[in-house]
Amino acid sequence: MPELPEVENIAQSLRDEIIGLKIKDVCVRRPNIIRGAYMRQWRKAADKLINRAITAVTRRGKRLIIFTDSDLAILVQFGMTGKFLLGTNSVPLDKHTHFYINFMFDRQLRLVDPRRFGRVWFMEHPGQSNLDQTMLNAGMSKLGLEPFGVTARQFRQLLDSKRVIKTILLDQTRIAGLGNIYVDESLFRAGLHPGGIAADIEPAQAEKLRRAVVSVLKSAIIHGGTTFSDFRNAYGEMGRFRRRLKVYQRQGSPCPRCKTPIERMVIAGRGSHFCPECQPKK
DNA sequence: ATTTCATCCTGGAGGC
DNA sequence: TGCCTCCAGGATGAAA
Repeated sequence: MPELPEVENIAQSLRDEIIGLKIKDVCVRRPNIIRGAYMRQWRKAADKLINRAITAVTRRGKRLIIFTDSDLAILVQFGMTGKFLLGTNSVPLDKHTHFYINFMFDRQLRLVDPRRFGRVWFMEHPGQSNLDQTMLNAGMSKLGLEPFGVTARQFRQLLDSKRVIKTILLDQTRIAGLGNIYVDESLFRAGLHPGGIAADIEPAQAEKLRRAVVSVLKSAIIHGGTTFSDFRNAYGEMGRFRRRLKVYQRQGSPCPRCKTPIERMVIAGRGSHFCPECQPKK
């Protein structure tokens, strides 16, 4: 499930591999993954992209944006199981490849996504790698704060709510990039129960949580993200952060801090993992 | 306006 | 062994 660290890793590897490459063809094998203005006319977008070159690859929240020297950018949301794989066009396509770009030198970038929650947008963009304008023009939900730039004050405002803390951290329109794994890990590091009410969190605890979010994400980026089953970077490699997880999917195992067995329960509609001792209910 | 809820999907796990 | 059912998980759009 690509969250911010996984998407950042994908972006970094794509930057090394496809910037400057000229597009030979773009093909959508499952049209219903396309959203936005080109939803029912992806071929039109493809025609605009042919013979254009990749100029930049960026990330915003969990979204990946590939800029070109045409007026179209390609925006990808990976959903649960989506991944980009780099290779050559001589390898046969499997049934889960729903979209691919052929480059010069027979290089090929494939979107492989068994569960098909991933989505692709072709979007007009006014300038090279102009993120804000791109987002404004897009027919898609607006994204919240980028975690690394959040100030202590902004974060406290984020928590000024009667909603469950986990719900807020997962809400992409408030803060963009966190998914189930990194929310659970951040809450553990901050010593907060995932089911607590956000507004009840003391300012000092809120600041601890903000720092936990940043450090968990940064650490996960450095370690190549987390692979449970599906995630791979563009080279097909697994993330190395899994063994550094302290609570996620570790129910029954001893808490790394106090040895109490980690518990799992459904909070905010998601499987939630926490130490009942280090993360007390109130 | 804000928040909750069903829906989309398939591979893998577990039951029998 | 094999068939069946159940379920995770993120984002969306409808409903409350």
